[in-house]
Amino acid sequence: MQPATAITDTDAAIASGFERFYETLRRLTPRGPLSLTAASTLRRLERSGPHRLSELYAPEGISQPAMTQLVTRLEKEGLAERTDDPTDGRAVVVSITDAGRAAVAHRRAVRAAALSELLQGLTPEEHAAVVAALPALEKLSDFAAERAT
Amino acid sequence: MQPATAITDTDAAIASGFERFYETLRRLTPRGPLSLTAASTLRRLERSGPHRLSELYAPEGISQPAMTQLVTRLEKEGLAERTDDPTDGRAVVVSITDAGRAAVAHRRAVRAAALSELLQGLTPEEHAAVVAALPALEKLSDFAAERAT
DNA sequence: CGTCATTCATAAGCTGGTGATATAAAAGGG
DNA sequence: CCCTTTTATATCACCAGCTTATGAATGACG
Repeated sequence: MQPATAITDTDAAIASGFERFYETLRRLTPRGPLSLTAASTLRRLERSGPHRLSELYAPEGISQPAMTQLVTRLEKEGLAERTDDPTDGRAVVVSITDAGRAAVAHRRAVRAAALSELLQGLTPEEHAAVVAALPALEKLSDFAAERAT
Repeated sequence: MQPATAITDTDAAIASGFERFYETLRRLTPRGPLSLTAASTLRRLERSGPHRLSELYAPEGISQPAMTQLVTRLEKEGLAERTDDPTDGRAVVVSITDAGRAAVAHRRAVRAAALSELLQGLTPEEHAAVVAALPALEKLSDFAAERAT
């Protein structure tokens, strides 16, 4: 009996390639003051505005106490801030600060520079192939984000 | 004054796309018994055979004591094993066990299944674009690996 | 062989996560 | 209107996996 979703050889090759590429990306921004989750959360706040704490922890894949602590840390470093929700006394609204935006931008620039260096080793054809695949990769990210809802 | 490596708009777009896609991949294999580094190390042992401990920690981006501890954990779980190097009494040779190979295979299968599901949402053209970009991604990984030497 | 280098292990401490539980506000039924 | 239940966040105790500093054992070599 086949599993519900049979995996083709092509898809297996994609998975294998992505597996290695993931490790490459992981090491491309070696060590900063921000954890992976911290950076990801800041990017989310930058990208889609303030959120309640309860809307943050699930999509980031961590528990609610972990997000409470993360926000506390970010607040202590001046990268994010807590605000009371006037319509709900229990809730807390988290938003990114200017310093937070700057931190995200810096991290992004460092990674882009390292990546750019690698990209220079590609032939024009390979470079074009990467560019051509970008919309598909974005679409995959969209799917994954939806599914997490 | 321009930085040594000026970054084109295209490369910035690639970096931006990769940034998001990285997060997608990160959440695609949610929670296993293996840490990211543990899984990566096992894959390395599987892919390129036994290694001395000192050859492992740098490419994995962790300190030597961290690798000692990681190998101890992997050994305790039966996924890897230590052997004495007959030619050097100080050295330790680490190799993957059958159980380790099975763990890697399982993890790979889980990720491949999740990814395959996402891939089904792509049009044939998008799917082909991803496949076409794979060699370039692999080359980027090779570059990054070299640079770490 | 005595000294220095290399290889791995150990120790102590930090960061970022977990589950269980506390606190406080909102919601809702009788 | 209470009283109970649910929801939103915080706190607590604990653990995994990393760090730096250091130790122990073997190898290399003048």
